[in-house]
Amino acid sequence: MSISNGDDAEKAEGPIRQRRRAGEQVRMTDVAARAGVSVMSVSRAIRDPERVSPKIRARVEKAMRETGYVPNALASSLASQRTRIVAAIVPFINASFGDTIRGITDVLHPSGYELLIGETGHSMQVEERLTNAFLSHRVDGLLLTGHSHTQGVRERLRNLKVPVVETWNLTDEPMDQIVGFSNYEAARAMTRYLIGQGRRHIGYLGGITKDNDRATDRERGYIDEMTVADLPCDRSLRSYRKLEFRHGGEGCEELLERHPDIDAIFAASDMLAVGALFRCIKRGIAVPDDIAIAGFDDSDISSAIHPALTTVRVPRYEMGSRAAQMLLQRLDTDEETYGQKVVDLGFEILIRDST
Amino acid sequence: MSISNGDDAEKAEGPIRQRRRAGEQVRMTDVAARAGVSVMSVSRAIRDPERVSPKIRARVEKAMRETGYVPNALASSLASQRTRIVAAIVPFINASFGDTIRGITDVLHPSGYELLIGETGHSMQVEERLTNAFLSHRVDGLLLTGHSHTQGVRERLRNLKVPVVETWNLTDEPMDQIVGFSNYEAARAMTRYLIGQGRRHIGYLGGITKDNDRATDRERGYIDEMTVADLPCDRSLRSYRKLEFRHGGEGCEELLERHPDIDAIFAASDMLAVGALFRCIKRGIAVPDDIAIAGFDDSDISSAIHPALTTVRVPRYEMGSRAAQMLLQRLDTDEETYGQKVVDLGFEILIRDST
DNA sequence: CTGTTAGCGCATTCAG
DNA sequence: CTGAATGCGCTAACAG
Repeated sequence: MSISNGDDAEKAEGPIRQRRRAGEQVRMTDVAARAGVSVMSVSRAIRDPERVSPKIRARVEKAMRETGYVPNALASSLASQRTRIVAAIVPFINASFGDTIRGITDVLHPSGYELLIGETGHSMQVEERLTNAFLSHRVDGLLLTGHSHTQGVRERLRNLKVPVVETWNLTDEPMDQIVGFSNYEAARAMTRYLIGQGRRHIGYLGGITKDNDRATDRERGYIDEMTVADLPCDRSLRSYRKLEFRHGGEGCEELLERHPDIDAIFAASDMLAVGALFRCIKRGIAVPDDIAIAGFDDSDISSAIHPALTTVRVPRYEMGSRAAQMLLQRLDTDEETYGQKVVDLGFEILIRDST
Repeated sequence: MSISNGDDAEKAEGPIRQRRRAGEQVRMTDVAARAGVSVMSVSRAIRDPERVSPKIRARVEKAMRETGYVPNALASSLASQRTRIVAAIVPFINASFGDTIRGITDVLHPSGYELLIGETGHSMQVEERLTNAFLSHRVDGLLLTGHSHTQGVRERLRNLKVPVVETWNLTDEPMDQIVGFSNYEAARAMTRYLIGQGRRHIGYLGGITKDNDRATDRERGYIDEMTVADLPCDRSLRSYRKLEFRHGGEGCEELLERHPDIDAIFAASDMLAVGALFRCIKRGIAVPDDIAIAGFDDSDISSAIHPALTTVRVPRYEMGSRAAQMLLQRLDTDEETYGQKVVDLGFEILIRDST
C-alpha cells in the first residue's frame, strides 16, 4: 500500500470538473478513505478522541501518520465559527512585555489556543490597523495594553462583541474588562517616598505621553504628589524620552543642566533610570548621596547594577496570565460568565541602594 | 434606510433550512445586496480596487461602511489557498529578538502580510509543537531561529514545501534559505582580540548550549581560538547560564572562585557581560585593569554603562528584514525565484572601555 | 469591466 | 457510537 495522497481517486472523470486542487494537500477525506471510515469519525478522532471507539481511533491515527495529514485550521474555523486564536497588542516587544506575553501563552497553550502578537510602536493608528487585521482573522478574543484607544477601535469591538481584556493599567470604565495596577498611584507612592527621604528638588524622567495612558498616569502621579507637598514640578523639571538606556543619559543631562541643584530623579522606567544612573556615575555625581535615583518596572537589570536601583515592582507576568484566564473563562463557558470588570493586581515599592 | 444587517432577507422561508447563522455577521453578500452589485464586484473592490469602475467602488465602500463589514480572512484564505500570514519562531521574546521581529514586520506589513510569533523558551520540542500549529493555520512561510531543529520539523517542512528562512546563524546546509552571521567566527574574532591584548587566562561565560546552535557555535569559537593559541580553556574555565543579568553575576563568581587569576571574561551575551561587570565592580575588581570583560550582541545597554562594554555588533534588525524580503520574493513571484541560499550579513567587533 | 458557478476542507446537525 | 447531508464566507475560473 503506497503513500499516495488520493490522486488515484480521480479516475479520468468528465471534462468539466475539478478546476482547483492539483492533488495538493492531504485532506480529511483522504485520511478517512485510507482508514476505511467516514470523515466524521476522523474529525472526532482528532478533536475528541474519547468519543470514538479505540479501534477506529487507532486506524485513524495510523492513516494520519501514513499520509502526513496536517489538519486545516482555516476550514475548521470557518465551519465551527471559532478560531481558538487570541490576539495581543503591545506597544513594544521588549523584556517587559515579553514577561506579559509569557504569562498569556502559559495560560493559552494548555487550553489549545494560539496567540497572535501585534506591536504598535506606541501608535494608536497602528493599533487600529492591527485590530482590524486581527478581527478579519476572526480571533476569539483580544488583549490590549492600556485603556486609551481610537474611537474606531472602540466602536468596532463593541459592535462585533469580541471579548476584550485591557492590561497594564486601571480605569473605572474599561471597554470590557481590565486587569493591571494603578500607574497613577504607583507614581504617587514613589514620589511620596522620595519626598519622605528629604528630597526636595525631584526631577521627572518619563516616557512620551502621547497615545500612552501608562506614561500619562505616571506623570500625573508625580505632579499631583509634588503639588500636594508644595514642591516644584513645572515643565522644566520634567523630561520625556523614548524608553532606551541612552535616552536616560540624555534626559539626565537635560535635567542637570536646567537644575544643577536637583537632588533626586524619578524615572518612570528602569531603562531611563539606569541610563541616568550611569550618566551620574560617569560625571562623578554620587548616587544616592548627591542625587537619589528611582525607577519603575523592576526590570531584571535593576537589581544587578551597582548601586542597586530603587524601583516599583509591577506584576508583568501576572497581568498576562490573569488576562488570559479572564478571556478563557468567557470563551470556554457557554453562558457569558463574567468575573470582575476591574482586577487590581497591585504594585510594590522596592527600596534598594540608589535612593 | 436603516443599518440592519440583512436579517430581513430571510423572509420566513420553508421549514427545513438555515440551521446555522442566527443573523450573526455581516457577509459579503449583505454588502453586495446593499450596493446593488454582485459579490464578485465587492470582492474585487476590496482587494484590487483598480480593477473595478469608480462608480461601483464608491457604492461598495459606502455599503461597507454602513454595514460595518469586516472581511473574513478565514473564508478568503480557504478559497484562495493563501493566508498572507508568515510565522516567526524565536527562542525568547526580548529586546534582541524584538529588533529582529521589528525588521520582519517592517517588511511584511507594507506587503499586506501579518506575522504570527511563537516563543520556544529554547526548547526544540516546543518549536515542533509551534511549527505544527502554524502549519495547521496554513501560514505562507516560516522564519526560524538558528539551524538546529527536530527531525519531525525538518520532514514536515520538506513534505509540505513551505518556504522557510532560518536566521541568526549560518550553515552550508540550510533547510531552505538562511540569513545571519557566523556566530563561530565572531566568537573566534573576539577571543583573538582578547588574546592580542595580552590576556592569557580568559574565562568563558556563555548561554546554555542545549538545543541552541548559536550558543554552541560561540563556545566552539572560543575553544578553537584558545586551542590554537595554546591557552587553557578546559571546562573549569567555562560557565553556562541563562541569559539574564543576575546569572552573569553568578557565573562571574563561579569563574573567579575556580580561577582567581583570571584576567579576562568573554561573555557570549551582553546580559551576562553586564551582570559580570557589575559583580566585579561590586567586589572592587578593576575593569579592564584587573579583568577585561567582553560581551556579545551590542545591546542598547552595552554603550550606556560605565565602563562601556566591548562587544560584538550583530545585525539584529537586518536579519529580520532581510529574511522577510527573501520570503516575500518567493511568495509574491510566480516562479520560485530563489536568491542566494546563504546570506552572510557579517558582524563587527566593537572595542570600547571594558577591555 | 462585471456576473455566474462551483468548490476550498471541515464541523454541525440530525438520523441510524 | 457512527454516518450523510449541508453550508461556513469567500474567490478562481470562466463567460459575457
